Amino acid sequence: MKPNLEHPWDLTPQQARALQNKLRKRVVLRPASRLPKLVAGVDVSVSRGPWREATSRAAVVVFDYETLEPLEVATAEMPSPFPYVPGLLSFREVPVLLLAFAKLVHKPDLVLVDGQGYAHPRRLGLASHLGIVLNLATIGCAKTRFIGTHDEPADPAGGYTDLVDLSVSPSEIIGAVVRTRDRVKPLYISAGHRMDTPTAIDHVLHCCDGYRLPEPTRRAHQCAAGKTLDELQRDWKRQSKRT
DNA sequence: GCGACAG
DNA sequence: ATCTTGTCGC
Repeated sequence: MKPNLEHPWDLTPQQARALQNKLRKRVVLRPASRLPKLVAGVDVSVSRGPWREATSRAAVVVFDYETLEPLEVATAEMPSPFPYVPGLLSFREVPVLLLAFAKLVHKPDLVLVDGQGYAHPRRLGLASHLGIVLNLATIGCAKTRFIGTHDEPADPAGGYTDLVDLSVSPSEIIGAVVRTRDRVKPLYISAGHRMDTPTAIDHVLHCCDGYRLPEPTRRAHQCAAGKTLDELQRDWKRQSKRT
């Protein structure tokens, strides 16, 4: 892929928030009418230490949407461009993700992102920001709550409750809390770009294969830690046989 | 002013 | 995110 690398990244937190307020107008909350052919998972890991001395590593893994067979892995590294500031995660993670996407041969129709999408103070979490920059459909798939309140979703896997922002009037449903596995902590799902919450829930559940995290996200995490495409494909064949 | 706070 | 071993429950 060849994403637009022209985007201001060297910003103060105040400037970053202002940019989010501009970009939020571009988010499309309507999903594609047809099912995706290729789904990707992305993940970023950052080495410890002062952020100016840290290195960011990104991994993008592309799968066949139906079979979840892994087809391609792309990784990239760069100096960490931004510290971790709650609400500004995308300025820390999007730059290195763009480097990884630039190496990608396949073009996914859907991207699962580890972080919030619409469920963000300015409605522009990492998943939404990445979707805008790449012009791809994205879903925010976070392991913990950022904003919003909710009831506990019921077992079994597939159950969900609304994630509601009570700080605005009237209050607004900003995403869903989804049980992706029995008796295991739920996931916080929200629309990224070219997406809505119901469709996001369907896609996430489709991609879950017995683990809390959907397969694309799990695998991207492993690849950010060094796992290769060959190893992913061996795993897939092993399990593809058992099922 | 105080508490909360994706990764 | 990262630092880190064993351990409890399905």
